[in-house]
Amino acid sequence: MDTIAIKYNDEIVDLQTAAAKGIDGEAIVLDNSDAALEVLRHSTAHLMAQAIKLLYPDAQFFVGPVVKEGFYYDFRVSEEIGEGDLKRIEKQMLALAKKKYVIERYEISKGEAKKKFANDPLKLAVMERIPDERVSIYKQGDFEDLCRGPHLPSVQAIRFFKLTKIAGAYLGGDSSNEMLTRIYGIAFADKASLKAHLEMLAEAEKRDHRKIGAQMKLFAFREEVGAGFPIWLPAGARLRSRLEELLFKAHRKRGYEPVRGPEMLRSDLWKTSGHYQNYGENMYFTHIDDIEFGVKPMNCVGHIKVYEDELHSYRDLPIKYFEYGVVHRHEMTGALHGLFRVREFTQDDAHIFCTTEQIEAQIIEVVDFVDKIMKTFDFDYKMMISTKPEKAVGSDAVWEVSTQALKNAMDSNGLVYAIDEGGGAFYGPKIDIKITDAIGREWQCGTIQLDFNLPERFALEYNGEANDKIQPVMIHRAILGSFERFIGILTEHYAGEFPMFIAPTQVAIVPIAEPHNAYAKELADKLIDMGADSEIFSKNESLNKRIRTAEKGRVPMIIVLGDEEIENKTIAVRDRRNREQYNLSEAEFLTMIQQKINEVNF
RNA sequence: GCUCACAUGGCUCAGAGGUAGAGCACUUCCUUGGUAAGGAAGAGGUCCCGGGUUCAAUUCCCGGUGUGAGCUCCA
Repeated sequence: MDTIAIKYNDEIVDLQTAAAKGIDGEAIVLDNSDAALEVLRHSTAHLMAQAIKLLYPDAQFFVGPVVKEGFYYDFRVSEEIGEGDLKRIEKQMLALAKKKYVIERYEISKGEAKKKFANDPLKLAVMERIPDERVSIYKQGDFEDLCRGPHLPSVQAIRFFKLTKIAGAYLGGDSSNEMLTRIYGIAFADKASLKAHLEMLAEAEKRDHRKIGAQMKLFAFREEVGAGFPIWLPAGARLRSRLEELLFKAHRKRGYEPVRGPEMLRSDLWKTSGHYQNYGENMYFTHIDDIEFGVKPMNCVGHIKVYEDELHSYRDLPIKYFEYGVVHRHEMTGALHGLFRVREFTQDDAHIFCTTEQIEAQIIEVVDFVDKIMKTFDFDYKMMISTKPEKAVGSDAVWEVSTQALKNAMDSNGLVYAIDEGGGAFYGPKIDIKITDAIGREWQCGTIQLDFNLPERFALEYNGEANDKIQPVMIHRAILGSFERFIGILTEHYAGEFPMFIAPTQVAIVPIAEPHNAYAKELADKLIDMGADSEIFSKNESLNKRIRTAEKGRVPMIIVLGDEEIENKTIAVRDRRNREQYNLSEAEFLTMIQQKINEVNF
């Protein structure tokens, strides 16, 4: 395989630059490694720009970076470009690639560059952001672009790409600026990888929880209800309460106490907590008589009030309160998206009040809790520590101490994590849990946040050994994040094929004819007694039709009951996953269901 | 919040400046069927809301609401 760039001091340097500067390093060949793809995709973005320039001569280009999902280029054109034009641009790109243009690089001073691009305001805008005195220009054929690189040696290697999306994007991501046209694309080193990626995108579309949610009647949104307010349909509510029950037990086992705070609290409390000042724009307020109330966007304040209800001794710590806390947040309309982003949602929220010495053990315990749950659902996950954001309460010193405490807990237990600078919540640093679903997408769910600020603001305390007043540390944590979002993710993860322990309906019972209905009902009752939901398909429809309906409803197990079964007290089981059929005695069947339901506990 | 697009029975969608259709679902009847769609009949829509243009608007225009894609934001 040909070398396309080198690695020098951990940086990717293209061959053009390496030759100009006379440096050498480890070879990067054209494969699907991160480094190779970065170069390839960057050059593909340029090739796209070259093609666009040919097709739309008045196009002016802004920036065309490589991003996680491929690359894009922002540009300005007078003509309307639509989804249908992407094919045309792709064709032009392939034609250009066939010409095997060598990609040349040269440097000029910024002054010269400004002259060169004098009638290209977008390029001038790009230069405004570059601090360097000298800038590099890349040239392929008669197309030139201001660019930092790195690039391929030639456009020839660009073959397996696809333009995926066209959209508007604000210049510089600032909505007060003009909107440019943005085309997204993806490129790979070989055909199979491109194909696999495109199949993944198609699969993701098929798994869209909004679609499956409607098919399986899990939840719905209605215009008259309002944007961002989901309504839970019976099947969805069953699934959700299964999750809630499992999680309830898991919390109790770990020493958490269920508590409940009010939906809205007086604004004074939100001023004390800092939410009023830092989060107020996302909160809903109302008045009762003359007093202003804020609908809770988080559950911490309620839990703090529970904590304050009695005096605490160091002997009581850690104290762990949990609540399926319903919160309301004013999200921007454009951000709303199925169950993933709503305005009312329920967090599996908990707050741990502990001593400084207990922090590490508590963090580890929570991380272990997360591990257990995510493994149960077959999610891989990564952890990330987020540090102080721009808008924050509390002194730098406190932030430093608490951030360090998180790192220590992770380090001393050999846990791997990444750092997200400035990504913390306004009241403390956090560990985010990012899970990877069945088709490789990452989602942010759980979060563990360390908080020295709220205990300070509310002057929380406990009695120490010497009968002195000590301020506890507060750990906020959610594992699923929110039921809404998590169920949305689960739906896409399983493509609606929920495992038995979480499925809205565990068993579909199909009696062959009228006389078999009584046995069906008898079985359904036995199932309920052991905590399994079933649905009897006894409508006046053909047997085939009812089996088909059950299948389409994604019920994990279908049983058919007729004369034979009643006579022998057996069950004809049809496993939806592999469409296999087999017979069991009633006792065997019930034991099997019992096992499948009980095999999970966090 | 911004840009663009879309909005027709419960669902998926056709359709035209002269007040509407299909399939699925639903109801009733026939059929009592052994593992992915049996048959017949029927009911159901202020064509998202408000304003404007027009003799006439669900259809064209404006505003709102909702949905989608993207920016931004995030559980």
